Amino acid sequence: MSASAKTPRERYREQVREEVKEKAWQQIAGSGASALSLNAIAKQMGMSGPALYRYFANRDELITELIRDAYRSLADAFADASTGSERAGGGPDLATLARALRHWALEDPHRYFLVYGTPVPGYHAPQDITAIASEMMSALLDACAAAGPRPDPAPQARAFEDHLAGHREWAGDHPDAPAPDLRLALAFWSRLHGVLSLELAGHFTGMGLDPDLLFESELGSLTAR
Amino acid sequence: MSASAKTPRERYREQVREEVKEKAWQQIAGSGASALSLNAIAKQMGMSGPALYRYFANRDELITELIRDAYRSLADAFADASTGSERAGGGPDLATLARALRHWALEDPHRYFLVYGTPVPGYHAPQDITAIASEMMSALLDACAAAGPRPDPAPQARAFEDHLAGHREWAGDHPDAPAPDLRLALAFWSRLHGVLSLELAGHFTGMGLDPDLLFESELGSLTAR
DNA sequence: TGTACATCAGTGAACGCGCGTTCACTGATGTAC
DNA sequence: TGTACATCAGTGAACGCGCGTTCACTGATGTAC
Repeated sequence: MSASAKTPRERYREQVREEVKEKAWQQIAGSGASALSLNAIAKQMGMSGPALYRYFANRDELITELIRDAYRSLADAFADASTGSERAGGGPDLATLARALRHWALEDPHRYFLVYGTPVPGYHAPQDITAIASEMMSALLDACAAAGPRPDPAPQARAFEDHLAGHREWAGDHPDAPAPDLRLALAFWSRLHGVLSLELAGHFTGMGLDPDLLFESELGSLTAR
Repeated sequence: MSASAKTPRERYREQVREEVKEKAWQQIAGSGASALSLNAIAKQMGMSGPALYRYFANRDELITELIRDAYRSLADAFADASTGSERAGGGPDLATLARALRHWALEDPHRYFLVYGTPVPGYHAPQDITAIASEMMSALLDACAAAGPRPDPAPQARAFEDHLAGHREWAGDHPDAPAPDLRLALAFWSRLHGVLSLELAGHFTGMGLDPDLLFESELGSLTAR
């Protein structure tokens, strides 16, 4: 038996932890992250409240775990889209990444908001979460490098690129990325999150327009034709 | 004495209501909207909890009022920027509106999130709030009409404009706005909210870049040079 | 101007609730010889 | 294979807390004659 094999008890622990998180997501879907209650989860699982303290040190640890999982799932979706769209010689496809982001967001809006919505007061992301974030940024920068021509940058965009040329620490494992790629990556994030956050928060409901087409339109604005 | 003159009692009521809202904002700034507590506000004002029920029917009514005030202040900021930037013959200036939006958001991030952040579960905006929203949209469409040339639209943008041509109910008092103006207005909202929401949620902290320049860059992307 | 009454702000006690968390304990599961 | 012990999941009672909200009441302010 290898040292890393799991005992039945370990397996059981993991199953219960997973079930707790599952119920937690259901609860978040129903009434938001701020209403998350350990006691309510326990009741839903047919257990007493204190039992959960065998699995999570406290409420905060559970929330941190949920955020970590959310980030992880987005990073995985990104990685899948990335490898799935890599053409011979070229990098991953920007549009494929964009649609993966949108799909991930629509799949579970509350999960989206847990990561990109109103910050939980007093909460600070642990280090490994920022590591996942830069993993995604890395895939995005690959796609930007492989992207086709772009619209001519406005003067303000040029100014921003000059600034980025000197502030590129965040590019992590792409220290030599050209400034236009850096700017494209940031425009990708901010334009797509702009559409998504307005859409998911319901600011387009009742307006009778198709957010899908707005998303594609904004995606199209990133690259020249 | 005219019928609409205020009695001292009415005046006093309004003062207290204002003070309640003031303390409410302070509390939101400290620990988020979900932690808003009538009892805590009362204590902070040196009153007992039940006293507040003279001024607000319940907690929900207070929150609704806060959201309404937030919308109102943004609409006012927009209107000011609009009239302040109207050139002879032309309409209001898009960049001025954009910077007014940014200024309003940075002035009080929690107020921004109350309006544009993660939706409060179970909350539905009353009619008069959507009226304020279309008031802002109207000013924005004026500015779009007056805006200079735009970048050539990508094919997806053209497709979206075709769609908008047939879905323009939301344009309210601008029923004849050209489709490119409609699209510009939506791109304005979504691009600028994209930068702002990421910035205010802290997703740029630690990256060492200047969000101001990103904002200007995105603003520049809306119009051609 | 003075008195009688109505209005209304604010209090304190109370209700019922759910929360996170600790603690001493029971009983089942796994481990060592 | 059987027994003795250690580990660990889960319980129920309890603590202290703060919440929204209702209610009967006091006391001050305004109104009508």
